Amino acid sequence: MLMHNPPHPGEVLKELCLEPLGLTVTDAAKSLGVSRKTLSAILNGKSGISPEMAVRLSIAFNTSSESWLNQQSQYDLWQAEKHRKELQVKQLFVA
Amino acid sequence: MLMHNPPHPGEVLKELCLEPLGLTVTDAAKSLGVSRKTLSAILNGKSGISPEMAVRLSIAFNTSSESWLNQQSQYDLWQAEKHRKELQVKQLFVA
DNA sequence: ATCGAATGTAACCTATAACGTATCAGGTGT
DNA sequence: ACACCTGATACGTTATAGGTTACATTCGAT
Repeated sequence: MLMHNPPHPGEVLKELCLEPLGLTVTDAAKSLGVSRKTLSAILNGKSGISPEMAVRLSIAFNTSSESWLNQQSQYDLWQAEKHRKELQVKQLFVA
Repeated sequence: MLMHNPPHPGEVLKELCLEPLGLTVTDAAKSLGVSRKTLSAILNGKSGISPEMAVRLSIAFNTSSESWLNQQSQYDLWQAEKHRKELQVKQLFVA
């Protein structure tokens, strides 16, 4: 089931990973092996979590890469579903 | 759990949707509202399923857009996980 | 054997997105 | 005052989804 208005994964990352550990963006970016800008953009909802970034997060925070990328998918899909009615698609199969 | 070597979503689309309905690529593309090239690229594993395409598929084949995009995520993640060991990431949290 | 349909794909274009370095302004803490 | 962190730029590169157009192949029907 599609979650209702899922949060941007960047928020989750900030609240559940960085803040509890008292990590600065600069230090977290260094540990993740990405630029400060890249991490900052994610934390502030300017860019999404790429597959590679999901793997980086899974290493740094001892989580599953799947959970990160799934969160991103849910978010992206929620945005795309907003325009469902505008898409010119003909139904090919009816149950 | 991450699936082992997940198939490209294009294969699934071809085998589970186009072939059972006897649809040509040309006709399916028209119904989906995309160019023949775009659909062909997906079916042959040359491009992935975008969030918007997932919504189109959900309309045309009466499925959930989530299932399509999740398949794509699983596939992308499987590719990204192949390079896990090459990523320069420091562990920040240990259970 | 020839015609038309279907397919894959190449070339060329656009738009978007992730990522990098470098820089600057504003805030915070020592 | 000074150092540090942050957010926001501007400037690149690279990759990818999508479009149109055009071409070569294959395959079925005439």
